[in-house]
Amino acid sequence: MTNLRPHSYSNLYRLSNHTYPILETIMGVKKERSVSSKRSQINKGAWTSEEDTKLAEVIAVHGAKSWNTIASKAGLKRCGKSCRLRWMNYLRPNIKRGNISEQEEDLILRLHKLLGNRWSLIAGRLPGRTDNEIKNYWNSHLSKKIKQKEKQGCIDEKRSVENGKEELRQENTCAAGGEDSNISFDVDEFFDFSDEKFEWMNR
DNA sequence: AAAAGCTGCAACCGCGTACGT
DNA sequence: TACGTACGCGGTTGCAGCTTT
Repeated sequence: MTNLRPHSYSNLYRLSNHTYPILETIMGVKKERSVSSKRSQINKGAWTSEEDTKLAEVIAVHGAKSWNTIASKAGLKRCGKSCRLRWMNYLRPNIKRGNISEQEEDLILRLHKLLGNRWSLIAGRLPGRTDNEIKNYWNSHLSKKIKQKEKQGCIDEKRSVENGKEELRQENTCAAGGEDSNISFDVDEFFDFSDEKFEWMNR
């Protein structure tokens, strides 16, 4: 991806995994988009660097729990839910930023095959990655890849089928959404990380 | 040059569950 | 046990920037 979007800082993350909050402050690229709700006086939209700082400070003192308390202690016009999300997906230490590696992608595919859309569980197996990040990555990259593969797979299978009945059966399988409702799955194969490409997992 | 469409990501929303009273 | 509140999760939306027409 070559986008350079100030509001998401994806490219800043790629410059450094650890310095993005500092960078955005120094560079002043963060766009202040939070809008104050007329009804509830609760801020919505993008977080400002000031809000991030306040939230991080309060969590450093009180810990990452009782989110409504944290929100009020930080003096943020945010709900606890929003604070939690911000912390979990952005401010939390040890968050790995940048591109998903091939190994990670492969692991996501395997885990998704096993667990389905259980993003938090999948994220739990990928140190430093958040469920939101994986979900987004799946929706924007992997789901398309899989659809393409399935499409290709259906075409290939069709070609190989001689019997008309069998052909019809195959079409029905593809037409049923293609999602893994009837996929046979070998758990042993899934957890077999002996392959050299998973050496990093064993480490 | 500009309008329309597309993409990727952060954030919001609604629901189910856990927990405390 | 019943109820209220907080939390966590997955689906969805909104928006900035890019690409295409």
